[in-house]
Amino acid sequence: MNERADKKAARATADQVAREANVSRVAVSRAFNPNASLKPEKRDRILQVARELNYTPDMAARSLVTGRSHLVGMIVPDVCSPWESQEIDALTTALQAEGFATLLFKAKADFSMDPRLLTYMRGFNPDSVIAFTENILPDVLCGFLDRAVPIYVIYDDVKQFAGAASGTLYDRLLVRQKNGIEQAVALLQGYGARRMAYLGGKAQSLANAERERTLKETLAERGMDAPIVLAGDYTYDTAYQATLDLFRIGEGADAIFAANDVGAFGAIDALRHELGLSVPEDVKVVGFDDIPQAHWKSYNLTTVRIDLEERVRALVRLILMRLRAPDAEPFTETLNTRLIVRGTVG
Amino acid sequence: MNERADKKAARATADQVAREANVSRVAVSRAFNPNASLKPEKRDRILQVARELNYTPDMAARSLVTGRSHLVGMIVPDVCSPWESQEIDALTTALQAEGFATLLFKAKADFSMDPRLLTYMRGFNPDSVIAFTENILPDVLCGFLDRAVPIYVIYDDVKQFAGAASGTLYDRLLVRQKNGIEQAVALLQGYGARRMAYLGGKAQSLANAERERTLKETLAERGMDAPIVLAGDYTYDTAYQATLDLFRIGEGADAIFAANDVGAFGAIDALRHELGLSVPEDVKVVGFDDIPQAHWKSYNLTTVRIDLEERVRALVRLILMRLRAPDAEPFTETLNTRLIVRGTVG
DNA sequence: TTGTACGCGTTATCAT
DNA sequence: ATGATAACGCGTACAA
Repeated sequence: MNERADKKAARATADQVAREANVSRVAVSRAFNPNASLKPEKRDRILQVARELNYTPDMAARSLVTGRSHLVGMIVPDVCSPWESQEIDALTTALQAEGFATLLFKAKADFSMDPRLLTYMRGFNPDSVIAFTENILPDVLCGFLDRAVPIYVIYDDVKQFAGAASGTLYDRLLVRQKNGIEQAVALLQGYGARRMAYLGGKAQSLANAERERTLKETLAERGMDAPIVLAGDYTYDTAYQATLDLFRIGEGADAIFAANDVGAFGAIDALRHELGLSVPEDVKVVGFDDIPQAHWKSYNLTTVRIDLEERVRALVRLILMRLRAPDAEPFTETLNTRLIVRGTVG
Repeated sequence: MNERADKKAARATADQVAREANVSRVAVSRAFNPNASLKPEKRDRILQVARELNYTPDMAARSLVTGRSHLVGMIVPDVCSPWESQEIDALTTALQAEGFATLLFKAKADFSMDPRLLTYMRGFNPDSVIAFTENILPDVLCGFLDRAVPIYVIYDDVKQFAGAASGTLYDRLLVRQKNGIEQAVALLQGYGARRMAYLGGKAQSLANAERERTLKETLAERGMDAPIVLAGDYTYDTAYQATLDLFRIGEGADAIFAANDVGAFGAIDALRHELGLSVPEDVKVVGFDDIPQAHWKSYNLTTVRIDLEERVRALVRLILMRLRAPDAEPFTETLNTRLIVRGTVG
């Protein structure tokens, strides 16, 4: 047991490094802080000794005195969803490169979050928080934040969170869904679609509400009938069943616009494998997100793309800008969408 | 600006709560520590004041003195993979319930990890670390850990990491892949498969190596020919191409055993949509993992299941046991696999 | 460029 | 059950 304890690298403190290198403890601190002034040769010696002693500055102690945790909180309702897992992946990679670690919290399935959990998160003092969960309003979230300014994704109609107290500070990623939706509708119209169904996402989801609203608006502008709206929740199974119901109980449709790609997959499978209909000949299908699975041959989905790389860059920019200017007015980054044409419309 | 600053909930310290509640700072600390002794009435008053002042104990300060960060590090090569995102999701949920937050780190695609990143992680002083990345050996990882004892997933042949210094302490989750693989082979054999191909995962992956080894062993035991081995990397696209090559350049096969479900999807799509072959009539396909997509109608995949819930429970058990007994001998939890029969063999 | 002294917010120790 | 005091490991103002 002792044998193992010996082998285990003991944590060295700055004091030990200082003693070993014959310098003051402050010098050690400076050696690890690039902008501090220190004779280069001395710094090198210190870093050398630090390596030998297996020393790493303690983030907790550092955080205590600097007020910066180097932690970015992410509140996620469902890590498994392909879109979110992609985003978490890319964001974590990007933040890692900037010296931040990702602190992951899971919200409940209905997009709400236990106040106890928020309180808990607060204790970690994250430098920034990204809420993938859309029904914790900024005011509420800010009540659980100290220095962190949260980032919210908003959509074409900028008035979202209008109910929020005006004094609440949060930064915004504006996603212009209109572009992509308009292109999709034009394509569907061009291929003769007349009776369209909208296969919704989670009712509480703002993204979903805005997609539905924008779709209706676009159809109206182009002189088309309002869509049949099917309740959904972004899952394959619900989409599958809703599609069956649409054709068995309802009057069917000649095009389905799904709130997300996974829902579109459910619709396609229901059409092809249970209703005996062809896609795109009998029914055209469009998705939203352009997740990697969208190009899989079984689906080959025509879909509205949100550019992930661009999105992540924008989020990282927001975080860095805010940390540099904690009291600045709200920042906004904008993101476009566009249609990716594959094989489910035509 | 001041207006906003006022609205922003200022962080209260234990001292402020103590003053407001007319108690000592120590009492406040005790009020938040359930096993500390404190007159209930007094505790209630303190908690009440704390709520009014929006006070939350600072984890960094707490961690500094207790030596426990309440952070669990997860080193992941690819958050997007359906299996891993599922596992991260479930694990985060379970750990949250136990009072731990998830600290996510992304390893490189080749399953290796930058020493700088490991050093960085070390600074956060995680209470435990789960390495989904299989080619950082325990010795190496432990060199970057202080109190945390890492958890490794090992497979049927327990001799893995034999090269690791024997003194290194790490806990093990033993996954018995043999059961599921044996059932799959029996089913394939029963349906007349004779020439089998193994569609591999990442070459560096231990899970993959062991799946291949166990498959070969099982085929030999049952008097069947050794499988044709196709190089893969767990992705759809590579699996798709490898399957095309197998039938166009190679001699084909009457059954494909894929190292993971996503690879099986790629194989199925190549067979059906490009080679004009039927699954399961012409070629039978088996996957591994049983991710949610496996039951989608387009695939309806017969696959070897690893029970996620059970797996997560085992991991959480390992973490808690180790924290309770930091110096105990290595712990091992065991997990079985079993075949889920759907429509791609028959 | 370097070192001294202090403080960050909390819990552990040891009194009472 | 409660309170005073000393840590925990680090960064930073200030003086040299």
